[in-house]
Amino acid sequence: MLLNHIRNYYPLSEEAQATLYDCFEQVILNKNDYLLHEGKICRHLYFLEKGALRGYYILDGKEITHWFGFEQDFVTSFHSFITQAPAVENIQLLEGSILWAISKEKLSRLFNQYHEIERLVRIAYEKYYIRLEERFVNAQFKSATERYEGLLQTRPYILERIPLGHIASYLGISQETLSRIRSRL
Amino acid sequence: MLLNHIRNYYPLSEEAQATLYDCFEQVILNKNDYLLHEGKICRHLYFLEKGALRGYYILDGKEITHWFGFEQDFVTSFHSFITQAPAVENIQLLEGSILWAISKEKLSRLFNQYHEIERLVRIAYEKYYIRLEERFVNAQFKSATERYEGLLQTRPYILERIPLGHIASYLGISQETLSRIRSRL
DNA sequence: CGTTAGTTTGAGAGGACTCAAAGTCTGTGG
DNA sequence: CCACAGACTTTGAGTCCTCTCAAACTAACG
Repeated sequence: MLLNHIRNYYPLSEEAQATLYDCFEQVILNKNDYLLHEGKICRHLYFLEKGALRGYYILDGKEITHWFGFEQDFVTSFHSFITQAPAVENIQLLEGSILWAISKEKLSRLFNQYHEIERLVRIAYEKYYIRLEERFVNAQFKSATERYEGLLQTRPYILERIPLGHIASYLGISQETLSRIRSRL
Repeated sequence: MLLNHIRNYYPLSEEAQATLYDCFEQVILNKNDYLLHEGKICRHLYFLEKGALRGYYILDGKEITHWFGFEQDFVTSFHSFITQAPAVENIQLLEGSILWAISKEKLSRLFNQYHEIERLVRIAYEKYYIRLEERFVNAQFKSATERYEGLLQTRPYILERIPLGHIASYLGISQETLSRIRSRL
């Protein structure tokens, strides 16, 4: 599952794959559990095998969902994981999920041991960077309706799995507006 | 200059530094020249030693500036450079500038030769990723006035060097609105 | 079957947009 | 050294999108 997915980024040697695999630990969590609370330092990177979760933070007393994670995603609080500063966001399970966790220390050790693993991660970063760039452009330069239509096209399954309120804040729209957009289409 | 800046990310061995340095070529361009035209494939990564430039694309017949580059920035059309697909953006000089260019092929060769250089780039990606994430949050969840105030605080020098119209579209605001925001403050 | 989470509908307010026009600045040529 | 063209910025008027607050539905679950 994990190793399979990793091949999409960069093919590793058998040895590196085996060592990498050994560094991950399975984590099973229930709906509404938390992977991370704001204020805590995020020390792990997770691979989401099955399930769904979201990252959100509190702004003016309201929960703002700013990303979702689904099957085959790598998830973490990037800012906190990279800088080892306290997280500003919470990561909450939206469904019962199976995850695989690796600590930052173990990952660093893998980088030292295997150039190819660092390459894999470098390439993964490139892809994640491009994704984020697209989302940024959407946020800044498209209307609420366009953003919703974009989501419909690229990840329609989100709409079936996630409550409207979360989707609205993910798109940067109020729940009421999103409801009206939907009724218009 | 370049080598000096690179130390902020990750310290390289003397040998790696020398080899890296040899791979860069100086490029000097004038105001209003283009580093990249949309539709072309971006084959180089640039380090901006002195000057200023912007990335913009055309939307509904209007120029949308979506980033600026200044001294000490690495610049390229990331999407095009990473995927080697035609660029959707133009990169235009806003001032006469001194740049250092490295081709994608040379960079790949450096990655193979020196694990430490790939590490450097991996770390650079992390920093750029975090920066972009912040900008995304600003775009999605802050008002025009808040975005302008944020820019005032973090990079006030932009305001002196860049025409208002470019700044407005960078912030995702119309020029007229930005002008009104300024007069209110 | 009642309670709670989630969604829709309504009304009014406000921010930001567009189009249009008037200023302001700056550099170049006479 | 001045005048003017072109680039840039501000101001005005009217419109529309999205927001907020409130209330009514609807669905799901124990």
